[in-house]
Amino acid sequence: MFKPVEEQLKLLKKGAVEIIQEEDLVRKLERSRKENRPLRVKAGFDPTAPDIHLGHTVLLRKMKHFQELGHEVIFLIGDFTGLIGDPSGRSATRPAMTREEINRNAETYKQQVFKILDPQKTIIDFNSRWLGALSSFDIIKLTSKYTVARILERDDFTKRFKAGLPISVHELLYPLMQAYDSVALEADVELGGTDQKFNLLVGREIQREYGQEPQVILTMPLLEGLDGVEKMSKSLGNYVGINEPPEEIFGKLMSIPDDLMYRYYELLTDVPTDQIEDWKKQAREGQLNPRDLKADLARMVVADFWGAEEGQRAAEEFDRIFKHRDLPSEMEEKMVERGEGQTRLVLVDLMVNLGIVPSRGEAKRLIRQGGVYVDGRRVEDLEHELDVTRTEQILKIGKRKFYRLKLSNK
RNA sequence: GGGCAGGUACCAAAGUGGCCAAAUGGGGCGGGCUGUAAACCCGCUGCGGAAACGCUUCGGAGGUUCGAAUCCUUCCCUGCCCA
Repeated sequence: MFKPVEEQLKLLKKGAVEIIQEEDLVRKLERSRKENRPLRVKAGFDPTAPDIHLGHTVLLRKMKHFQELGHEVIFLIGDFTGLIGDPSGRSATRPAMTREEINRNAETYKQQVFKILDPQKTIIDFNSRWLGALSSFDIIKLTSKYTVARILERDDFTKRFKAGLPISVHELLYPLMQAYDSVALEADVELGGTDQKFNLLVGREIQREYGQEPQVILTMPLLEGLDGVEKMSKSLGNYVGINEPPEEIFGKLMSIPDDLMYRYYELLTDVPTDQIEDWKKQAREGQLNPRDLKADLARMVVADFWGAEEGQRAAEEFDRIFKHRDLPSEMEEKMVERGEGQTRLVLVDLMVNLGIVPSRGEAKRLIRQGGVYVDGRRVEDLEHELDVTRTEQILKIGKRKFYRLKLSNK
């Protein structure tokens, strides 16, 4: 029923930064196979980010790997811990969330993660289920299992402590709470980003304290954003949201630096590492065109969220617009109503009125720079007027923005 | 509670009476090139104006001055140090 351990391990290790301890994982896998019992794999999510982007999918994909191998994957929503606010990677105390916010976010989460995970095989749980049920006594018992000095070892706590910044007592409890999740779930494996390493390790210790076999921890890298430098995050604007339309996802991926695509291949697709290395080599030697490699990547990613057909369509659309400089198959339509007796339609005014540009200055700037086209012809004149006898004209701004202008008389 | 340092355009950051619509970098946008919304090169990046120029902007509100991002008063906010 379960695949050979070797084979499982290969898939599980793909893209992973660290496995602590790999021997433990091997042992657990062997036992699971012998007893025909799936491993319980846990990954926790903060209910703060209602919008999932490709960065999150690195972890989700790893969860999927476990699912594909027949293991039991628990998608744990940290609703209780969300009330505390995880200080990981933060230099300041994070504001706690309200119950309603958390519930709303949890719902959004569910809708999105099933684009990757198998809904039939995924167990969704909320840690308020057990954390909310702990008595003060239970909490004291839990906190007695770990020392202040050890908690303070955590990098961000250390920094804040040294800098004299405030650390609230409840923040110190966060790693313990998360660790207790593993106890409650009897997790065999816990997945997380590299920034979660400390919390995951505490899980091992606490499980031991509660007489359980410690979980194996597997950390995944934090995906670089489109700029290839900062980690992908919504606030930095260098992200690709999984709910974005196919063409948008495709285009954004085509805009990543060529070097970054191999990393994306590694973390966002199931292409085997050897294959990726091979392509990389071929591209370097000029046998493969990096552009095509990148387009394949983009198509695969779109296919993950929208299906293979959409992936193909997005690719063709991209070629149409940027390779062949053709019009996209679909364009945003803008209705232009000509008032009674109005004989002139000045383009600059029109662009502002339609909300295409924020100001006349911007519109003129675009024209001056040669970035405005009407029906494929570059507009040279700042006072350019639309031909009022034609009911439909195509307005192109820059390389990417197209509008179908529908003229009508009032 | 006391002391100190700050708050400038999307972000970072210079500017400390006129030469400031405000250097520089990043970001964004446009063009060129290209197999790419890669890389690279050039340009633009408050509003109005064809332009000359005018108007609004440097935490808020007042004031001094012919003239204020720059000086004064006051208020708000942020950070650090001491208690």
